[in-house]
Amino acid sequence: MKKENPGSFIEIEKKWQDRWEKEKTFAVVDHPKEDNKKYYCLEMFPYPSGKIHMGHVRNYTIGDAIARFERLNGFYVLHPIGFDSFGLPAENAAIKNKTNPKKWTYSNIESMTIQLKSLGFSYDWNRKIVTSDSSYYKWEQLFFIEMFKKGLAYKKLSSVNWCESCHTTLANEQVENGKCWRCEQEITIKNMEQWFFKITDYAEELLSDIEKLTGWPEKVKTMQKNWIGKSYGLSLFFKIAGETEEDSRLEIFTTRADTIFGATFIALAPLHPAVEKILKTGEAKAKSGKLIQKTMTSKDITEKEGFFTGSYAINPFNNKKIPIYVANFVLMEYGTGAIMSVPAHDERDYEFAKKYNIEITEVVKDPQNTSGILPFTGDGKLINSSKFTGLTSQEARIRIALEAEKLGIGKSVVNYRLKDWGVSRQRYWGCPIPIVYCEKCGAVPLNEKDLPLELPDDVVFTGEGSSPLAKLDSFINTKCPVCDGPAKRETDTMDTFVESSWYFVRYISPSLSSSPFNKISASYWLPVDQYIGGVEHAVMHLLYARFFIKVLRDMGYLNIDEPFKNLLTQGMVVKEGSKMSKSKGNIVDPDDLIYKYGADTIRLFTLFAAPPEKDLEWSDQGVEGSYRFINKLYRMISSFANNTGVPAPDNKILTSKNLEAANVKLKKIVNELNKVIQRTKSEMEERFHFNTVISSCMELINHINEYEKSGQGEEKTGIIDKYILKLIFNSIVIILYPFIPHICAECYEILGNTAGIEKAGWLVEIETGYKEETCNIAVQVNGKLRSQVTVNLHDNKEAVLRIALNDEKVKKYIAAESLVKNIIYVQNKLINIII
RNA sequence: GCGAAAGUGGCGGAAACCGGUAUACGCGCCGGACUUAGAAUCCGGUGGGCUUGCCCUUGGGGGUUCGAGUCCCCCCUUUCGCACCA
Repeated sequence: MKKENPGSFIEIEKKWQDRWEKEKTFAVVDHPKEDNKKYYCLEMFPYPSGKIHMGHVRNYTIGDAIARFERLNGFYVLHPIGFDSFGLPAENAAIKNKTNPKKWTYSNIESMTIQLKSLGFSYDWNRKIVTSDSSYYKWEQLFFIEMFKKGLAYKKLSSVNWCESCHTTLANEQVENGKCWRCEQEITIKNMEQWFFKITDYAEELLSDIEKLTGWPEKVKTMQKNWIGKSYGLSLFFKIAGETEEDSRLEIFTTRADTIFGATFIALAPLHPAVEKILKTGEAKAKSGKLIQKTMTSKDITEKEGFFTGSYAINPFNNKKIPIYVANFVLMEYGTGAIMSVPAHDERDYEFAKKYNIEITEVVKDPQNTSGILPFTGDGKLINSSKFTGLTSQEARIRIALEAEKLGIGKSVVNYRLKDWGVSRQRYWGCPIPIVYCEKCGAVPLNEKDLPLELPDDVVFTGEGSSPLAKLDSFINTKCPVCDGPAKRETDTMDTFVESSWYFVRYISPSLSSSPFNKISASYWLPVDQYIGGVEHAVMHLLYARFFIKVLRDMGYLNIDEPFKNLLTQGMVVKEGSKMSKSKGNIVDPDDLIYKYGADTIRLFTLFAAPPEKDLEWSDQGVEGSYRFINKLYRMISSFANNTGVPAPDNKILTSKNLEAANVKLKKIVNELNKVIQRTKSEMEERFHFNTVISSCMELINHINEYEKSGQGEEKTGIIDKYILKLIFNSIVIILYPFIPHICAECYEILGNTAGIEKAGWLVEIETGYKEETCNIAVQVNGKLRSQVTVNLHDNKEAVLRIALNDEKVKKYIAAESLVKNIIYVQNKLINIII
């Protein structure tokens, strides 16, 4: 399979890569003149796992195509790259191979940098950032301290998600279907002291600002809306029978206040703090212990389960005594961890009530449907509801809430599903949290002058017990920044999603040492104009980054509300229908392909085989096809350039007089080219369907080939024809440059251009003065396509009918003109003859 | 279960705008040229079916229309997201 000539393009690609690097073609300055139209093109930076994979190649090829295209269009383009280099794999590799995470990470960065460079991406490499450098995380520590001072970073004891295989806690966003997002280990619950970011303070803004994200896919916006999960409801207090103290009341949350008269039991989450107090029997206590155990060890509820506590609550609206149950389907982390259960009008309550033989009272009737099948969960008219009987559900919710507020037994509330972001990780390879614990002063932040708090190097990795930092006395023991007394450092490190929440701001001032970034430069470059990455970050990274930018804004660093104006989520790269993975053995290594075909071929195939938002089916033969095309392009242009002495394209030669004498076939191709130029602009700026642009260029090349093969390409051709052909080649090369930059730069040079293609500018259409006189129209008889005829563009209905009736194929179906009953004629398209 | 998106040749995938010639481009396949031979390259063909000039074809079935990928009704499948969020 290996090409005997290892990539005939390798030298060409190297030549251009070296030139771009030497001339700093893609470098931009931090703060350019204001009159430059800016464009910030950003791709999600990689974790330095060792080698880049096809997913990266796809992501970065898309970004590079956009960046290069926008440069051609005169934009001043910031296109940076870096490494999200804190994280678990480094530490796990260290444990396994007995090396140091730092060494592992930085050698990976080195090899991945070489790989990325060999693909010819137009990054401003001067801006490379590495998040595990203390020059980067120093600022993150500063932000943490400022957030701490504002109460946006706080520590509390709570039950948190624990991944036993990663040996650390996880944020809610990082738990998928009860499993760890990284390793798919089942999550258990632990009670631990943890640091949190108060993202809930921003819940409302994060939700309402989604409206501003007009350049985001609907899908991602919906996922974020659902994640934030705003709901309006009523918080209501139920007294416990026999208890008189105010604080022994149970607070429940419901969105269905209209069903209050149908509440036949109260259900508490197994971990609800009141459970212990109200358990009446030994049997109940035993059951409770078991259920808590189950809840702690798995988030996956397969069957509804619960038990009666022995206690009763009083429905404040009808003073009815109803039993209090503990039920596994009630979640402690949502609402108040306690609900009023209305089995007649809620599926979950119904299922539970049936299982435990609890009373079911119907209080809402469906006016459309009298079948009376329960549970009925829609809105309807109230029955059996005292003075609220007869109201619609909607009215009743308002009236009942007002009544509850009047009686002081409840209030209207807005509830969010979003919880505060747990950022503590019990691992070593992350950004140290800049807090010390002093016996006298409590939790105290470090002084800014003591930053960065460096991650120590002299650690031992055993993979056993707690984090290596927690065992390192030289790190732990320190002095209190306030009283200078003995103090101990926080040993948790930060979630690595904190680094990725603001890296794109640091790219703006990557080496500034006096502050995290220059504010004036940031206000010039931000927001990011186009962000490209995988959809798997729809709620994690993309929500955290939105939050972090709002926090930085409120702390006075930034003046934007949203970081990413436009978002493109690319699909996966799959092979034989499934995701590439080691276990499936269907991995394609970019290095092998670069060796065999060159970077341009991989780039071309990646963009050509599918539009970016869809999954891309990898095909080795498809890659061969792309390679063939690039060869063909190169061959045609080289041989054309070799036997012509035509000057480089210059519009002055294209006078209308000169054009008049030119070959018609060529003029047709130019007309076609004009259409492609037009279409390309909208495809590149709106839909990013690069595949269609590429196929248009293939068609153009095919047509040029036909033209040359038809014998008109050689000696007979006049100089003006050669000139036009040169112009067409030149244009095609510019259109394709964002996708396959090396070969296009080379061809552009071969065509006699002295300035680099990067500075070529976008194309203008060339008026040929040639218009088609005739067109093909379809002839239908009784709605069925029977033939095609050629007519003049301005022919009227009668003329077209005459031509059509004269057509041999049509004659077979229409014996005589007198049979024609009706004619439907669509100008320049179709004639339908009804007989 | 709920929500969203999507179903087009042997395959990856276009376009079809207000209903008006479906299947561009690439892959694969078939045939040919070059070659001692192969690879590469080039040229030609290629939606399916059969009775070879006719029928069928945009997931399936109905409907509206001179005409349906497109509009209406019903159904199926796949992918993704959320899954006890009260």
